[in-house]
Amino acid sequence: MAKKITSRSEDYSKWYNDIVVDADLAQHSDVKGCMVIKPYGYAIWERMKDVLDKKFKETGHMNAYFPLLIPKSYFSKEAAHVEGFAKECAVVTHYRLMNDPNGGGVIVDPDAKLEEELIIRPTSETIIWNTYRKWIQSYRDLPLLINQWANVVRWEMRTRLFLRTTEFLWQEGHTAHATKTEAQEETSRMLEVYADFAEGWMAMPVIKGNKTESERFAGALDTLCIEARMQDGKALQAGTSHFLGQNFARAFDVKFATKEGGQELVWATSWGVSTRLMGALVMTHSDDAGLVLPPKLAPIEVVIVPIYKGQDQMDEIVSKCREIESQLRDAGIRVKLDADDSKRSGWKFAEYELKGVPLRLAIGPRDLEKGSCELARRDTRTKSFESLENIATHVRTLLDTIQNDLLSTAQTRLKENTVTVDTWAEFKAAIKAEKFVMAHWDGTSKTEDWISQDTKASIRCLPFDTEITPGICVKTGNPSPRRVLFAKAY
RNA sequence: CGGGGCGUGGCCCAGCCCGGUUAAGGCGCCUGGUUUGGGACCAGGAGAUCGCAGGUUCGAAUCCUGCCGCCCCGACCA
Repeated sequence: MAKKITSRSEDYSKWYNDIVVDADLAQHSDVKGCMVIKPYGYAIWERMKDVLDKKFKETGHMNAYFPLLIPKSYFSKEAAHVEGFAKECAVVTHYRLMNDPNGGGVIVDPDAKLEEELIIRPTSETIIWNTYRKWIQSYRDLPLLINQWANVVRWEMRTRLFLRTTEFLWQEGHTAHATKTEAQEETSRMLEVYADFAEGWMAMPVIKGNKTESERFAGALDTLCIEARMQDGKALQAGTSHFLGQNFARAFDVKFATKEGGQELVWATSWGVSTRLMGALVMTHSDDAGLVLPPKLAPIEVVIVPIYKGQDQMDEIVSKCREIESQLRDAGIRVKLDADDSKRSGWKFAEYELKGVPLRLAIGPRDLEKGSCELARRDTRTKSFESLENIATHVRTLLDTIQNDLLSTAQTRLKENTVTVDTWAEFKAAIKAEKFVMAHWDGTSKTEDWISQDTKASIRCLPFDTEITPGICVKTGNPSPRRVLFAKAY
């Protein structure tokens, strides 16, 4: 029977869950707030990782790995940082279990209490900076450009598959520099890497900008972000890059000898993206028939489905399909031939649509006769017939077209749903209509809070790529140096 | 932490109010056959300590008490 996905208009949130589960990306685990990323979902994450990892290497970074467990005392060293994370840390207090003497199974051994409790990392700044102190002696050791792929745990009250889970996978870059300027440049450089990735691979347009003070990372002097707009109109922070100043260097006493022989504190950055990008990907392109994946990240770019009656025809058509499969594979296309005889073609069509495979190539007896095939695009759900001559070239071109079309569709949607307003009434109406809203703001946290309590919308960022002209605050009427981006957010 | 929902073969779930054969159905799985251009059909088959622990009763999936777990909606956050 058909797997029926809830439509977006009926219940957006259910639609999202249906896609994640039915497209085989992930499922809830038995542990509250934690998910199992299934092979198909993980394959997409691996694509993301591969591309990003390459970009990190190209910008001079190397990977390393730091411990999952962090001594509790490290957290107290940077005041703002503790403040930000204390509320959501899982704590390890014991190191041994024992059989319950009363027969109740296994219990924590009360004699195995840790002298110093350990925190499961919610992020690794503290342990990394504690390590960097030992690594950095001289200006010759700088810049230190390290990235780590890891899991982290943040004890959130409410979770959603990929968007916010108790444990998630991510990458965290941590760099140390001799000068403020260099560190700031690094912060911007990595934000550009993220923006490139979002647009170039995920086909997801993003707005780059600075966070306001209240939305800043705990311990940062400046947080840059990319914000994307989901189909329900909510903003999703897809990546962040932080300029940490000398806060962590000071907290962990990381100094270097300058050329002139002095001792100075190093300048720091950190930046990260997480499996949350999976959620962003789903909510950017997918439709009521299921997942839609951009070719560049799709584990399978093309699925070949043979159509036949009887064993003889099957043999003939499947062997033709194998030929095409190897042609496509030789052209560097990720292709899967599904010759499973126990599933009918109609079942396969539906299945691969649900799973977001960008292109389906079907060959039946009529095609074989004509030397053609049927190509069906997942994004537009349109079909065309192509000659089997130069099929790899056709397919390559079509995949590129799909990739570009997904981006431009998303760009158009973003543009059409971003509005500029000048009055409070317009502002409220626009937010209610789930728009991205460019409006003047007087720059105070007080007004920011006030607006967000009133409308549920927050300042997503102070966008870079926009004209900076003064005006008056949409809420208070006080002078405003520039417009900022408001939206409801995930 | 508040409000709601749910827990029954691998999955979706009926049954519970009003206790009483062998716990129903669909999907999936296995065997055989017919099929195959948009989620096929027929026949046969396997698979369940009804979330856990007590209690009431001749008898509990069903009633009572306690516990556990998950999901959804809100307050906090990537």
